[in-house]
Order: sequence, then structure tokens, then C-alpha cells
Amino acid sequence: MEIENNLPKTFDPKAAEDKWYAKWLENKCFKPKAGKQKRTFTVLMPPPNVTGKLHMGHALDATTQDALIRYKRMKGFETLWIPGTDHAGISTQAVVEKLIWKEEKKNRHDLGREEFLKRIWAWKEQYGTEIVNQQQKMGVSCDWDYSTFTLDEIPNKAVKKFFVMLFNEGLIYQSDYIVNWDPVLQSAISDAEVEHKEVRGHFYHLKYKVKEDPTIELVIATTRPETIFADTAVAVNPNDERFKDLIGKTAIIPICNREIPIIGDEHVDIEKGTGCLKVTPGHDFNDFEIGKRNGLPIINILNKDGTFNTNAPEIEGLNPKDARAEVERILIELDVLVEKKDHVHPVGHGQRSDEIVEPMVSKQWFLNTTAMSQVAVEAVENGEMTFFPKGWENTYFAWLKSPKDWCISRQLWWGHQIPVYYCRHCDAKWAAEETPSECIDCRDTDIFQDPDVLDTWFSSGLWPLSTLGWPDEKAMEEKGFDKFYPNSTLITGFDIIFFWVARMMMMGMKVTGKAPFKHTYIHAIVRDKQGRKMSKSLGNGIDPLDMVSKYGADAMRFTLAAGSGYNRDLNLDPERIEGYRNFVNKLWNAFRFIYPYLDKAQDELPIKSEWHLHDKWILAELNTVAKSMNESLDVYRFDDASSAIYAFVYDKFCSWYIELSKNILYGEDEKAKIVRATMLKYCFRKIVALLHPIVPFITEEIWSYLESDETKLLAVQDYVEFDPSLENAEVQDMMNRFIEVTTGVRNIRSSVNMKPKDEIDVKLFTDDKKLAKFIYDSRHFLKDLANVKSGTIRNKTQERPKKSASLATVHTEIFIPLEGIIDINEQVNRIKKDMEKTQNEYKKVEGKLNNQNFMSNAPEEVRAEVQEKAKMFQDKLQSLNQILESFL
RNA sequence: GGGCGUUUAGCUCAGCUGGGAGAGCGCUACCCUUACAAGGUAGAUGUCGGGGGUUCGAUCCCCUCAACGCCCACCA
Repeated sequence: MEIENNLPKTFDPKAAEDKWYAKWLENKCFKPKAGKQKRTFTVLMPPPNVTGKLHMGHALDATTQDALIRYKRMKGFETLWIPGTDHAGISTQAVVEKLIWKEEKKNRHDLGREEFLKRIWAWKEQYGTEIVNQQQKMGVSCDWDYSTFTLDEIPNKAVKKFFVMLFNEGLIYQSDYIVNWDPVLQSAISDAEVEHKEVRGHFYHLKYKVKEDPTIELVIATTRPETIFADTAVAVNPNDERFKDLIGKTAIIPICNREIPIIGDEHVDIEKGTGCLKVTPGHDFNDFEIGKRNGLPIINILNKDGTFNTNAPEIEGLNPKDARAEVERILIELDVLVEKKDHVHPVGHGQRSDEIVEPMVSKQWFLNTTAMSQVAVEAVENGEMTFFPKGWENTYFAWLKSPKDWCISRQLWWGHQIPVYYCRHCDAKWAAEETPSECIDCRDTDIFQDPDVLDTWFSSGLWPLSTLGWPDEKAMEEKGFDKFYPNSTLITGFDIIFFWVARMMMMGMKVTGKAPFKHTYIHAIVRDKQGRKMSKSLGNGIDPLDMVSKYGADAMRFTLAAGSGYNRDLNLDPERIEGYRNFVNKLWNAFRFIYPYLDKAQDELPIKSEWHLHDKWILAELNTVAKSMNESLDVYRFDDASSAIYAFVYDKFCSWYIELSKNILYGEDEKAKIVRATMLKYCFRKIVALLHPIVPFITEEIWSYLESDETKLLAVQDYVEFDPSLENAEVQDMMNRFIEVTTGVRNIRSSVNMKPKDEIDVKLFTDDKKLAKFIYDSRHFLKDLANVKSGTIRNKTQERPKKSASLATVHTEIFIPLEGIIDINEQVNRIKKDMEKTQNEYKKVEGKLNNQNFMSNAPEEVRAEVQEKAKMFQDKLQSLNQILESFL
């Protein structure tokens, strides 16, 4: 009896994706709406940089956040997910500069600040739009009306307001300080933006003459001989017997022959190098400190582009690499170089430019974060904000508990220009939120703004505030600041815990006194299947949109969710996406199966007395999975939630419940058909609801067949909650045994190479009366599932058939009489093997029961459990013995 | 150097406050069975990194060793 089915055999993701995303937008599903929880749930999207295309890390970000927000939305929270993009000062400026150079052979100075900024804005418009397209293809359910760009008017106001506030408190100050100078960007960068890499270099030992005593030659060790031009002292440890008499005398720098003092400073390590240290306050962090302690002058020998300036005439204009070679040559010529040996040491590189950063002294703006970090630490310690998984708070603390002042100025053009103004007429310097027209002191109009811009993370740190309108009162009202701040959960990667999470905490608390979010879920970093970072240079990157077009957005999302728990790496193999694509298709085909019976199905569940045993079972299992999904999603275990529903759909629903339904649906009992069709429809409605947060497209598509009211989209239906009235451990237990018996029969069939078409006679022996009844009630199903023609169920006092293919579970013996057809030896061996295994297991539990210490110390329930197990193994051994006897 | 983390089936990983070792993929055999070959049925696979300790009992707790990874600090 073939039933007409006009649904396609495989699910077509593309059509569903475009169709349903448009429908969701059209119905304003993503806008906050008050729900039964009477509470809000807010998530703030980490704004992607406008530098280019989204990568797998963004896809993971998007998937986990979307799953969470869809889940909460269905649970009846008033949900808001705020999207946006980041101007990403340094990287964006660098990318655009490079592009302009490539196309027009012009640098930013050739264009001028205004024109250059115009170009970046044009670029931003293009890529910003592309990012939104990509996100929508992945199904993100954010409220696009809230979309914010970090250089928009409100964030700009926020930055100015915050800056002026802290400036006036004296927390922001300007200072000549040694900073990490990136010669490519020609800007200072913060400590956090420096990456240390092992570099092969050399240790040079150089002779410095002592003016007062030409017989003494000091040997100093350095890895950077080219910086001797900036030396302003030689330092030794005042406790160093070898050199302490030299303190106060004068050393002469080779090549330039400048005289510098020999000083004593505790910082010098007697053991390290030669014990003599050349002090270069202008180009070394430690030396800068020594210089400050000892009042040494600072000499700068570098230009902004990293080449040497006139203070180092012999190497003027050279880059560091050539300069070093040249200095080395001169040193050899002067016979000053005593020794040169290979040396591997860490050298700071710019995170964005990947060039060696040069410590250089310059005037920069700093933010004193001492008090703010203290507050941010306390908020986590006292539980106002919690990390998931908890371990990440260590990273957070490590950063905030030893706060260093934050260098917030950057010598770039793309960003928030520092709202500090200077007067050319007098010496006034002040910060202001509104652009002033005259000097604050002398009222002269010849004033100018500081040309530097702020570190990108300065505006990112204010993101939870500015996206909700702060500090503009009207905007705050419109966007519901009071309602949605603090946010609920922040989802991001561990690589930006201190760049971003810590800064948002500091700044949010500074402004409002409240932590900007209650939870921070730190997800894994996506790597390739071998665990390597995805990068352009390795060429191992996977483009999320390629995956979406190849396997569908749902498959990709399920893969990412299934891989996202409390782990720190997610090694992504495209084969796994294919696997989950198959799962999505499985779901589709399960639906195809029930589709023809939908018109028989009723809207409400039948009364309980009409439920078949199998119905009770599937509802109990469904209830179990609902419970576990709720619990998992509440604590961001997307992996557990995914595998729970995966196992349910595959194993329980498809493999058993659908198979068990065929007998009824293909049968003659119309009443039973209606009940079963109703059950299937009900289950499917619950299944797609449970799955919707992870795979929104296919579930919405299937929902459209299950819900007659077209205005009721699945995206805004109720999530499935645990229902105690559906619990039924006894039926679940019986069903498991029934499954064991069925599998046992199939197992025997397979062990004697029986064809699926061969019908068999089965004789079961069990002392479990309830089970016997259950199997008897399900006898027609057993026939279908294992192609059983006839059979009997008896208790174990009855005589067993002779020489049958057989098998024993702990509760049931299965015999299939096949005398003459089967290989007796093979069967006996199989049973003996099982016996040995069971024997071993039995010995283990028996050992425990014979152990006095176990019996007196183990808790009651554990003892009972072990006793029960012992009984089970005993029963099984007895059964196996019976079977062996039947072969005699 | 300081800190964090990892080591469980061929691969990727899960195992909650100690109490019979799990999943997915892969693999093997047989099947185009009327939802699905992007499928079905059955099956195999582990000294839970090494050593020691605590405990009646350790994949789980403590110590130690080893390997690997990450973060922070450091251009003598």
C-alpha cells in the first residue's frame, strides 16, 4: 500500500533559509516582546571588525548566541540581542592604507586626513553590509534596529563623556613614557597588543673604556649593539665585588666616544651576562626605569618609521637590521667586539603588523586603572558576574590584579579623536565633550584638537552602555537602557578576556556601579581538525558561508553547537558538518514519514486511557530529553543539549517509535491510526521546538506543516518544559528490555547469516511477568522488527528447545530452533565466550560483596546496587548454562 | 621564570559532588526492507600518559615524573 508523498526526498536548506529568515523579519520576531517570564534577557554581540569577511570563530559566536537567545525567547523572556560592528582602528586603517597604496601608490599623508577618512568610511559601508548579509545567512535573530557601529554618534558621545569624566578626575593623564612603538603603523600600541616571539639573535660582548683608568676595560653584554648611541650610563650592581669600586667613574661608549657615568643599580643581575649593563633609557623598558631612578637623560635615536636618526650618525637612515650589521662591522674594525654568540630570545612583535616593536619614549595618554580594576575584580569575587566555565576567572584576575596604566592614545586617524584641546596663545589644555570654539582660559580662538585617536578598546569597553543609548537621555529612553542594562550573558572567546571583558567590566561599573552583564560564557577557539589555528598563511581556514552553501546553515550550526561546551579548543573537521547534515536530513525524512498521516491527526492528545504502551514510552523519553536540554542550555552546555536531542531523535524516535508505528499506520484499526497519527504529530511538534534554537530553518519549515495557523511561527512558540506527569520509569524500563530482546533476536539472526527475508520461530523464556506481558502485547511489533513468524513466551521452569541458536540477556533467554542448519560448535563457542565475560563481571561484584570492609563502609544504596547486579549476573549465568545444556 | 590547561577506542571529544568505561565519526559483515543508501541491521576496539599515595573502592582526590598546548613576564 503505497502512500502518495510529494515532499522531496532530501531537505533543501537554501530555499528554507531565505524564506524563513524573511518571514521572521517580516513578523518582527526578533524584537523584544514581553513574555510569561516577565523578565528581560539581553545578549550583546561582540562586534565583528569591519576589516573583512567573517570566519569560523564568528560563526561559533553567532551560533551559540543565537541558540541561547532563541531558547530564552521561546521560554518567554523579553529577549534582546544587540548586533553591531567595530571600527577596529589599527587593522582597518592598515588594510585600507595597503589597498590605496596598491591601487594608487599613495599613502595616507598624500591624501590628507579628511580624504583618507572618507575612503575608510566608504570601505566600511561596503564591508559592514557584507557582514550583516553573512550573519543573516547563519540565521542570527538579533534586533537589527539596535545595530550600532562604534563610530556612530552615540558611541562617540559615550567616548567623549567618559574621557572627560576621567580626565577631570585626574585618572587620564599625559606623560612622556616609554611605549611599544610599532614602526609599521607608526603608532604606540598597548602592552596587550604586543606578542612575544622567539627570535634568533646574538649576544655581543663589547669593551667600554674607563676614562679615569685606561687599563680597565669593562665588558658589557647586549643583544642590540646598535643602541649604544642611546646609552646614557653603564650600570653595575652595587653589591658586586668586581665592579663596585668603579661606581662614580666614567665610561666611554665605543664608536661615538661619548662619556657616560658608571652607576650602581640593584636591578643589575650579578649572574647575568657580564654583570655590566649598558643603560639605554630611550629604548628599553627596564633601562627607562633605571634612568628615572638615577636621573639619567634620555636619548632617542629612532625615527617614527624605525630607522635611525641623526643621534646615531654612523647608521643614520638605516633600518634596525642593516644598522646592526653596520655597527657590528665598525665594532670589529675598532677591535671592541670581544665575543659574539648565538642567542635565542623573545622579542616583542606588533599583534597587527607582526613587525618588531621598538621601545621608544614619546608623549602618550594614559588611563590609571588601579581603582577601576579593583572594583572589577570584586564584582567577580562576590558573584555579581560569573564566568562559565568558572576557570576563566583566573585569567581575568591575573590581568586585573596587577593593573598597569593603560596607554590609550594611538597615532592613527581612524578612530575616536581624543577630545583634548590646546590653545596656541596660552598653555591651556583641557578636555571637552563638545567641540569648543575658543580657549577655556584666554578665550583666544586659535585652538586645536589633539591629533591622536583612542585605542579601539576604549570604545569597545563602553559598548554595553553605548548600544543602549548612553549617554544620550532620549536614546536611552528609546532603547530601554534601564530595562536591558545590565545585560544577561556575554558570549565571547578567551583571547579577549582582558582586552574586552575586563575593560567592559571596569568601564561599565565606573559609569553605573553595576557589572554590565551577569554571566560570561567563554567558548572555544575554532581550529582545524589537527588542532592548528586557522590562518591565512596556513591556508587551513574554513569559510562559514562555503559550509552554509554546501551543507546548509542548520548543519553548520548543529556542528558548532555540538562542539561547544566548556572546552577551550574546537577542532573542526568539515566531515563532521557533513555528518550533521545527514542528521538534518534524517529529521526531514522522519517528517516525510508522518506527513501523509497528518490529516488523520488531532490537535489535542487523546485521553490517557487511549495511550498505547509505546506512546507512554515515547512521551516519557521526550520528557526526559526536554529536561536535559533545559538544564544543559541553562549552563551553556550546547554540546550536551545537542547530543541529547540527537540521540533522542535518532535512537528513540526514528529507530523505535516510527518503526513501531508502521504496524499501526499500515493496519486496519482506524481508531488506533488516529491515536498514533496524533501522537506522532504531537511528538514532532515538540521535537522541532526543542531543536529550533540550534537548527532554526528546518524546524520552522517542518513546523509550517504542523501548525495550521500561519501567523504562529515556531520562533516565538513555547519551549518544551519538563512535565512530571509524563514521567514513567516503569515503561521506560520495560521498553529497554523489549529493545534488548528484539536486538537479541536480530543478533542471533545475524550470527547465523540469516537473510532479512528468512522468517523465524522464536521461543522466549523469562520469569519477569511484566516483561512477558509487555512482549506479548507487543508481539506484532516484534514480528515486524525482527521478521519473526511465530513464537512463544514461557517461564524458565519450562524445558528449553534443543540445539537452537540462542542468546541470554539478564532477564530473558532467546531460542531460535534451527537444528540441522546451524554450526553447533560455533554456537557453543559464542555462548562460552559470553559466559566468560559475564563470569568476570560477576567475580568483580562478588569480590565486593565478600569484602567485609566494603559491606561495612559503603553506603546502603551502593550495596543494594551491587547486590542487584550480582543477582543479574547470576541469572544470566544460569541462563547461559541452560543454553549450553540444550546442546548436550 | 610565574600561572592555567590538556593527556580516555584509529580520529575528535564527553564523563557532574569517587561505586558496573561512553558518544559521534571512522572501521568490519550483511542488506537498494514500501521516511531516509545523506539509509538499515548486527559487530569489533581502551594497561582511562607513567609511578606512588589516600580509600572498602580511583578515569575522578593528593604527590611525583613525562609529553603537549595556551596565557603573562622578560630584546644584558
